[in-house]
Amino acid sequence: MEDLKSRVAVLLPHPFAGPLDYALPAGMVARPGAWVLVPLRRKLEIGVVWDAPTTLAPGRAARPVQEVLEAPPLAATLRQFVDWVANYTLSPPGEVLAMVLHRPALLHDPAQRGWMRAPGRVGAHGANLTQPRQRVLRALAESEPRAATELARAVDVSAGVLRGMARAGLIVPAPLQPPAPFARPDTTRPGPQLSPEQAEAAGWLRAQVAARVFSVTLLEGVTGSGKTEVYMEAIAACLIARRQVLVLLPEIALAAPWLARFAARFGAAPAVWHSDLAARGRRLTWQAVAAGGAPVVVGARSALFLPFADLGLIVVDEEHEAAFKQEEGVIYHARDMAVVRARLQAIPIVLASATPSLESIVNVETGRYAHRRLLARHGGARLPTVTAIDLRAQPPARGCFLSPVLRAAMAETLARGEQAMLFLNRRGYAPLTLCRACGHRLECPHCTAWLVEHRDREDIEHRDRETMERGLLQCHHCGHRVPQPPACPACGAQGSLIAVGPGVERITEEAAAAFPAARRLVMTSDTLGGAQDAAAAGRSIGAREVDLIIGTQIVAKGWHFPYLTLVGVVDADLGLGGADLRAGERSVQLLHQVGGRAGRAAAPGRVMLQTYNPEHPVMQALIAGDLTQFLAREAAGRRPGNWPPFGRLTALIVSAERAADAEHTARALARVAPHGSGVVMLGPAPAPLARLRGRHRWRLLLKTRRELAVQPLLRAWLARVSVPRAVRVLVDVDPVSFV
DNA sequence: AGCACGCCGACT
DNA sequence: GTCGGCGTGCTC
Repeated sequence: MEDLKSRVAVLLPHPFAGPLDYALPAGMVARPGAWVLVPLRRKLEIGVVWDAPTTLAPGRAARPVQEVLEAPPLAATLRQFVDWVANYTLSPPGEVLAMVLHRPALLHDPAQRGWMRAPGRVGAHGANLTQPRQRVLRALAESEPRAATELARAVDVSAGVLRGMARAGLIVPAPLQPPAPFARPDTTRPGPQLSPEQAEAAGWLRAQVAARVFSVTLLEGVTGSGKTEVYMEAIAACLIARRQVLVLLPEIALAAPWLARFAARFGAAPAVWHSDLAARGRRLTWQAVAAGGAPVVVGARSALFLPFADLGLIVVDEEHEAAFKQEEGVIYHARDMAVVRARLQAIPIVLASATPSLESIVNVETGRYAHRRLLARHGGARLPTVTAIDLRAQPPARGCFLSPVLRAAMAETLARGEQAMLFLNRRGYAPLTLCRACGHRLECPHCTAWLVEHRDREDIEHRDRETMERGLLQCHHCGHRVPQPPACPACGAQGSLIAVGPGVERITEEAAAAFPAARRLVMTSDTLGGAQDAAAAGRSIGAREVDLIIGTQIVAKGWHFPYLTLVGVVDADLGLGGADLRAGERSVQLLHQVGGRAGRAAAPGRVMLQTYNPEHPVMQALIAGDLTQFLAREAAGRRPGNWPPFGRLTALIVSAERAADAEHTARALARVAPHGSGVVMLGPAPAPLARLRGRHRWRLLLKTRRELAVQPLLRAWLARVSVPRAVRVLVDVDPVSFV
């Protein structure tokens, strides 16, 4: 019988309710945080010894821990963070731990073994060896072992040759040298000349880094004010203190301009982390981060769960961005969780934005966050002038989408040899395809959404010769693709389908017709596959190889285009539809960011907003350049109803393949909803996106007072309803999206 | 999440 | 008579 005192709780990277108990064999030491190999069913799994009481009834035998792994233990602060995130988001802790592990083969690393010459057979090459074998032995003349795939490629032999030589005893396996750590940024390089207000902010941030305590600073600076340069000084201070830095960006497409700036300041590349990093790169980076060998990591939200050996500073750039919200799996807001991690680690965090979220503004007002503002553009550049083009008074020509006013401004700009940009946050050619004969709209068979026509598709394997001339219809929610049919699927009319409304492709077509001599560049997630494409596009714009940029929101952030002086917003009203709580706030932020691309150097910039509603507070705020007042109005509107950020929302999304199943569970939840003072339930109602990937969706919304811990309420609520297997209930605390 | 166990249709 | 569909239930 095992000694019950030597049981440990082990958290496994699976969505179980909690840690499982294992027996510690005599003599084995496994403290909390230790990585262990434990049996689960008929397999061995990697887990982490957790600081939790064992729960298994004493009568039930626990299986023994197989092995304690020789890896740096998971820090107590990171374990607390995992528990905190799991509790806050109502996710199983193991599912959060899986984000820390990120499925790296933590130990058995096949790439870390290579080949070297068999000792004692150094002179054993001769005529009896084939040419390939001789090449391999020559390549292995130095004592350094080499990786199999790399070696085979270098001397042009197949893997089979190496295997054969190993069998013949000519070469033996050998451990490879650990890969070179990430280069240390050069903190001795002089930083840029800072303006007095930049220097003051940088000094404040350096002091936070030196203090080594938790603090949050909202670094607010108008576009082009040099926020990045300011927080780079905080990064430098942290590096000099020999501690690690984490920089979170809302999407990894923004890494290209950021990496260029980092390299310019520190002469080295930081480690880059994002979820579709190749397995080997991920493993190397993960291990370097854990060993303290990666001084700076820049990444998307998943980088927040990396096991830093000694984290000293977190920077969240573009903190207002909705892309920080993870909407699948563990549903969390990376900016908010970054603040939590900073608090648990007792380190400073910087939230940077030109257009801070209302959440952060309110946190400044209540004294929770420090605030540093940069009001002037760097290097004497002025903020662009913003004007609205009233599309009712200045409509585009029939079948076109650019007002004559905007066209004239573009012509002037291009004639001066400056660059112009057209912004439309809509991918593809046209958002709607309609039958002129019967009015039928082409919808996605799996989602409540129109199919978007794409014409500029490179992946033409989806199109046969017959459909080559027509577009590809695509659902932006589920990825469903179908060639545009020759006839209306509803009424059978031939050639009756027409494209309604513009996407960037259609705007590009119009701009090409209007300005045939202008060199165009389209920047969307369709045309810029990866960070390298984005970097190349940025370089080409900087080198003035482009006159006209047409793009979606990918152009809005981070870029510094010195020759860009005109930004035309094709449809400024686009983000204002729908019943989204934050539609106005988000529109202001996005359009202000886009406009901020203009006039960042000496030549003044201008921004033109095409709108049917120039009186709208969003347009007025942009024209006046006064976002502070706009946000104050937003805040005033949200406070009485206790809407965020003054109250807290939690959304329950109930989905099922059968509509009736989803509705039934949604109504059952509504019947037993929590109530009381400071608790309001809204719904249930079919979700605006009533069907997604073939699942019918209902929504409920719980609005609670901020100071109320909502998680116990939610747990009790969910426990009151038995959810059939076919039905999924997603809990989204602090929802960003309301679809 | 996996993965095995379990109860109902078309095949060697 | 089996092979196998994926519904459900557990993992220390």
